[in-house]
Amino acid sequence: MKSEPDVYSIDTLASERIGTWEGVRSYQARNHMRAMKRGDLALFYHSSVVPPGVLGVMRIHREAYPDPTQFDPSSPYYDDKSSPSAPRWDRVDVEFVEKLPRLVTLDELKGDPRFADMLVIRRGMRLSVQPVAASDFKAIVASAKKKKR
DNA sequence: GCCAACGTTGGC
DNA sequence: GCCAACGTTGGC
Repeated sequence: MKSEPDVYSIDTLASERIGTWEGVRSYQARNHMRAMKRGDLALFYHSSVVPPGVLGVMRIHREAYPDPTQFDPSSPYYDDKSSPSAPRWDRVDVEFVEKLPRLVTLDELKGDPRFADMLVIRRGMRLSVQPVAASDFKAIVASAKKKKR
């Protein structure tokens, strides 16, 4: 799950402990959120920074429910085609698990053949919420916990 | 700031 | 329903 740290960062989530993942306005990303179950783990990816990459782990705390920002005309995430009777967009709540000891950069993922099939490599982080194979998830976290290569 | 990828929109 | 035009996004 990607976020621009200027908007919402792993440190903010660490201080809140429970955060909410709102503002997703892509059907594919929304559908991935709807597939999440409480207790599922997720990687926190920082985008639009140099370098981009993964630097945290969180757990789904509350499964998808309507994102209230879609009904708020003063919100940047307002959607005038949505309504409370027919909500279009969802959010999930997430619980902080850990900040990784170092950033695992996008470059590093691109350079490791084990990750060649990851969506983030194949399609980029344009898809802001995307599924990650358990084996990739574990390998990324393990890599962060080893000393820098 | 630029560009490529790609999702969305609207005219037909 | 098709598809060209357009807008948005993320990486560089």
